[in-house]
Amino acid sequence: MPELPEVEVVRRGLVSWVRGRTITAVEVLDPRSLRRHALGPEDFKGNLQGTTVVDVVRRGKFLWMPLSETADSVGAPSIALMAHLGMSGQLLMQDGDVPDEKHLKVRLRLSPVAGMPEQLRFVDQRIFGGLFVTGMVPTDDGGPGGEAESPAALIAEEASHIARDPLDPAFSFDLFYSRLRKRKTGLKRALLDQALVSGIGNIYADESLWRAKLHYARPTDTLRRGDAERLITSAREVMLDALAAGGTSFDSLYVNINGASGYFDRSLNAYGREGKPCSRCAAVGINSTIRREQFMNRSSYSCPVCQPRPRNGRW
DNA sequence: CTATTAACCTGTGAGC
DNA sequence: TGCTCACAGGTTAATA
Repeated sequence: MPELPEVEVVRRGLVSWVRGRTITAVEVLDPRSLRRHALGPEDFKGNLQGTTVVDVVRRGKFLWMPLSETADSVGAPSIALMAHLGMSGQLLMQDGDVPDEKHLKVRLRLSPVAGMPEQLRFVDQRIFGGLFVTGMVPTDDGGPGGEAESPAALIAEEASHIARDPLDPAFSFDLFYSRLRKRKTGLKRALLDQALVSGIGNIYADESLWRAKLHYARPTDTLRRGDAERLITSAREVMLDALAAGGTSFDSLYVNINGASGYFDRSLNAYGREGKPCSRCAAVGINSTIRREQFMNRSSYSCPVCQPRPRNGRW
């Protein structure tokens, strides 16, 4: 499932192939992938055709390409092509003679460059992801952050409602902690709320909580500052580790732009490990197995020994 | 205002 | 073999 590290893998892969190239043609094979483009496929095509990709930028799980109306990129982009991978979305660079993927939804043809694939394809099985055009708006705190910050101080409007992610150099722990303490909810719910901290999905939420030795139902208004610091540090570490491994994937649904899978799933400590020993407990001679529980209509994995539930409501 | 839930989707695999 | 059903889960609109 694409969370921050997987989207960042895609961003890094994409940027050298598309930056500076002009979108010469747009083909929409399934309009459901444009659900979030309110004005429909024809408007979508009209917006993109003839524009030039200036950069590839990310915040949390949102990825966008600021577009210039002119090939020489004069002036700040006013629109961007937004991509969200949802559950199963893929952005693939493909040569024109590669047969269409079974779930190919949108094809962009790019101005020819020697040695580079002609097409950028959006492939999506479950159609939770999608493409759409959005405006670029000023931010009050210096742009989307990350290493692909261009142009500074502008952010895609459709990504402006989510908080900065823990890998963003401008991520503010103090802001996160003060907002967390005001919530009246469980810790995992808060971690998955993109408006509080972005980029974290079900897999990295469980992994972060495991690393920080925290229970998913811990009330957010009881969390001590040190606990919250440990949690954010854990999230940062697990996502950086995943990034270094090329991302997490359990099947062919999540792939990089070349169609290859990452291998971080071998490094998971909690997620998907029901019935298997907790590695941290095992290291100190304790016999404990990872449990799976239904929580928020999805599976939550944790260690009952090192991430204990409260016994009498006291944490 | 905040918190929670339903709905959107399709392929896969378990169980009968 | 073929059917049904649970499951995977990010985001947002709707509801409490």
